[in-house]
Amino acid sequence: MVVTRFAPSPTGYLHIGGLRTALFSYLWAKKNGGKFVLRIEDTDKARNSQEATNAILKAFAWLGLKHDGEITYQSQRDDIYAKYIKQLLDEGKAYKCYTSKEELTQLRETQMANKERTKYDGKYRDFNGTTPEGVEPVIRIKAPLKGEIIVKDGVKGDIVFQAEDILDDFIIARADGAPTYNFVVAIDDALMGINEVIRGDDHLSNTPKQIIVYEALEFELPKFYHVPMIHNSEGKKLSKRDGATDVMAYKEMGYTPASLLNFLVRLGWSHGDQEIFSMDEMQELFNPKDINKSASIYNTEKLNWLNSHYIKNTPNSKLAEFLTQYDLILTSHDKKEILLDELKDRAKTLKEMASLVKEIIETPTFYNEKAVKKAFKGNVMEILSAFKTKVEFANELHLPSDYHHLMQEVVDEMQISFGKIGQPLRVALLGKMGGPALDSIMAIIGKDETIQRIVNAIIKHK
RNA sequence: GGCCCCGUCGUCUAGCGGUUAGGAUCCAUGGUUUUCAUCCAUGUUACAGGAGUUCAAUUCUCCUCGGGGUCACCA
Repeated sequence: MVVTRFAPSPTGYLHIGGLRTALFSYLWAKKNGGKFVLRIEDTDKARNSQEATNAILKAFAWLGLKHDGEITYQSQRDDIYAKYIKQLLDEGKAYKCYTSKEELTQLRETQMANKERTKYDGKYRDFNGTTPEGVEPVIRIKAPLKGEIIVKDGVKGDIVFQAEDILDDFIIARADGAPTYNFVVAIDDALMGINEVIRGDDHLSNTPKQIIVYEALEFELPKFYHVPMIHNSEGKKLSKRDGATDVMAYKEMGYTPASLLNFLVRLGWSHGDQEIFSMDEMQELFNPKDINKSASIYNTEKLNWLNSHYIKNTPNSKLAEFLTQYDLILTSHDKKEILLDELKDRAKTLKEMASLVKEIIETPTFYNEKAVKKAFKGNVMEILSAFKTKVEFANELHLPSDYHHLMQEVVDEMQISFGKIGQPLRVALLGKMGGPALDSIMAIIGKDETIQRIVNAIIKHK
């Protein structure tokens, strides 16, 4: 069974890059009928892991991603790590090192001055003498001094590292006994049965170290997939400066979960020429072997296009539900179908849609100057009055076509073009140019409001 | 700087020795629409550079250049 994981360190919130690796891991597990588990890497106890975990869960919930089983917290597994540290010590695969931080820093500086590789000198690797007083030792693992470490990566292929280039006896437990990252990751992944590790490219250089731990503990290696980074428009690693990196900010900006997911799955992964993927299709078609080798640049144009695509294809009832996050309650509006139908083709985001809704249902308090200048000239007041009168005396006015007929009558009777009544009427109703069809707008706001807005406009611009 | 990864339109990408180098987005133009948007059609734009290998390289190899990642008692 395929078991994948998402293992964030609790730095606050879930961002777009993390979400994408989570999505990839999730999809691959689902595709194989496997499990997708969540592990919080909170060995740094200064941070509040629960808060960060909640933030991640909240984002997952919004997007419809679910992890399997219980959440694993590294902070609660100290005894497990201690056990393996002891084991390695007993087996002579790890040892206590009494070199202090200060000495280490000095060593590094000397090496840098001599333009050598900076690495631990292995002083205590096979040490028999008396150990210094007053120094709490760290635990180092015995790494191979030479030879090759090969990372068999499912995305990049085999990557060969020379042990002497990259490895020294790295620390697996700090002076206070707390285990370090590369050690606990390997143990947790192994113990949790994770056999397919999908993670960011930036972990590639950690992998040889983790392989050393796997081998020392005689654990079976998982399959690794290192996913290239997402860069900002400058080609640099995505950071907080690049706009809203908190996934939940995308909700506020008016993106639908389907849009964001679809956008992210196509960043670094593809399936031929297909652009639109439902969650079902993603689960069906996703395969990490089709992940791109190169980094991709994050760009909102495509996200916007996807978002407008999904808005167009979302049922009105669902749209109304989405819009409640902008304090728009449309459930009782009798013309909400017409309203939503008119707007779903012209909104790029839900937020934009919400403001378009308000522009229609709220009486305009402001008239765009240019629009007024353009539309209110000649005998327009006469035309508007004629139309207003027709509306007043009409009996049944419900559908857009009812209003359309009245407009048609005015056009016929006054021998004018449609534009002659359309433009001023539009400005009277909305206070500006552009927007949905006039007959629809009037149907939506109703007879009384239609009359009122025309009257308002006439009074103000007579 | 050492080590590692990467390099096809501006962007996301297809391509897996022989293609008019395809799609999407963006942009532009035209059409539809009483307006705007949608929609439809058309168009501009790419194999980083240089050596090889080969009858033939975007595709394989090497070098250069460019970009990125990583080098902690952080994760």
